[in-house]
Amino acid sequence: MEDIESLSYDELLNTFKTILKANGLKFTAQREAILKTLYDNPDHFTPENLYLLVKKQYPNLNTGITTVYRTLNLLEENKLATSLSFGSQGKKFELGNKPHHDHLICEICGKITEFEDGQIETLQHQIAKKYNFKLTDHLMQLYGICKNCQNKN
Amino acid sequence: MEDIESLSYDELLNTFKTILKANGLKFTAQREAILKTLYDNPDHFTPENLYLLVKKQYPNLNTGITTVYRTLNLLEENKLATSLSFGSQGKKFELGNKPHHDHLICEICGKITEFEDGQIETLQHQIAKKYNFKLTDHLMQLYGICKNCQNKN
DNA sequence: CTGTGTGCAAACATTTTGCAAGCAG
DNA sequence: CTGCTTGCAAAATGTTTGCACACAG
Repeated sequence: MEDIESLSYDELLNTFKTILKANGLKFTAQREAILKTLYDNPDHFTPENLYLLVKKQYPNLNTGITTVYRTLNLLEENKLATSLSFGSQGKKFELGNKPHHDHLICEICGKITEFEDGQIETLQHQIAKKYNFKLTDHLMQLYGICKNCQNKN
Repeated sequence: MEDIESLSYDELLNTFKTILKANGLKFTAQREAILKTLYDNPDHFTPENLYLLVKKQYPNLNTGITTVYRTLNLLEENKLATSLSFGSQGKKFELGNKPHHDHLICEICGKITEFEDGQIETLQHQIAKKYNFKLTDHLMQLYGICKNCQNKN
């Protein structure tokens, strides 16, 4: 499996089209709108948020939330997007066109900061090996209070 | 805040009673049944699973799933239990009477293996510092295929 | 006794599915 | 044309809340 790293929108779009074709699926205006919206906004979206934003940016497309869910699942299945689970509830998605990274999450404002750390990745592999686990993926989330929210008190 | 580490059931029960008293709450048979069931079974439970097990182990108590949810939330608020979020949906709880640890999760059988790694904890603190984050908690989950499931193929 | 706790049913929130019509290939 | 895709409404999950009765303190 090759890594998908820092793709341009065109490359991303082509990858998506290739995947669709390979699975006998169709390239539709809604699917493109969702992909483009994810690409243009580097935030992490809940399906609901993304749905609202797509509706705002493509008002004449009348996209349903059902389609947003279906498309996010499709992207995730094909490793073009990743979802994060949260403590309380819900899920947030991000495009998988960036190198692997983990997340710092502010418990007050909900802001997500991304970071990368090679040493941690190395340790994770060592741990997996120790337990005879064949590692496929991992999730690391650090919870805390971001600089901004610390200053507000 | 003092750590709650490897408590015996009696210690755990006392901690729970103290918390209840401190908040003007009452010690009930259902709350004890839920705590005991969590203690006796070192697994990670979804509220639903736990509900079924409590019903089985205390058939004459007629515990409702509502109470299981309420008690789990109560335990979590008071740091006597912790919840893990999962990729797809749902949440699993574990008693917080063990030293801090992270989780290896088998994507095939769903089995959760616990591990501890001091080096990773150290790195996490360094990262938080770098981003001016005041760390309150963290979550690390490694996904993969456990030894058992690897052998089945 | 007082007020918290309980189970039940209903309400909610989130995600998935069935269906008839629309549209990509 | 064929059959995948869509939006809608309904269903399915998972979790929370309102209420009247039960019971701990």
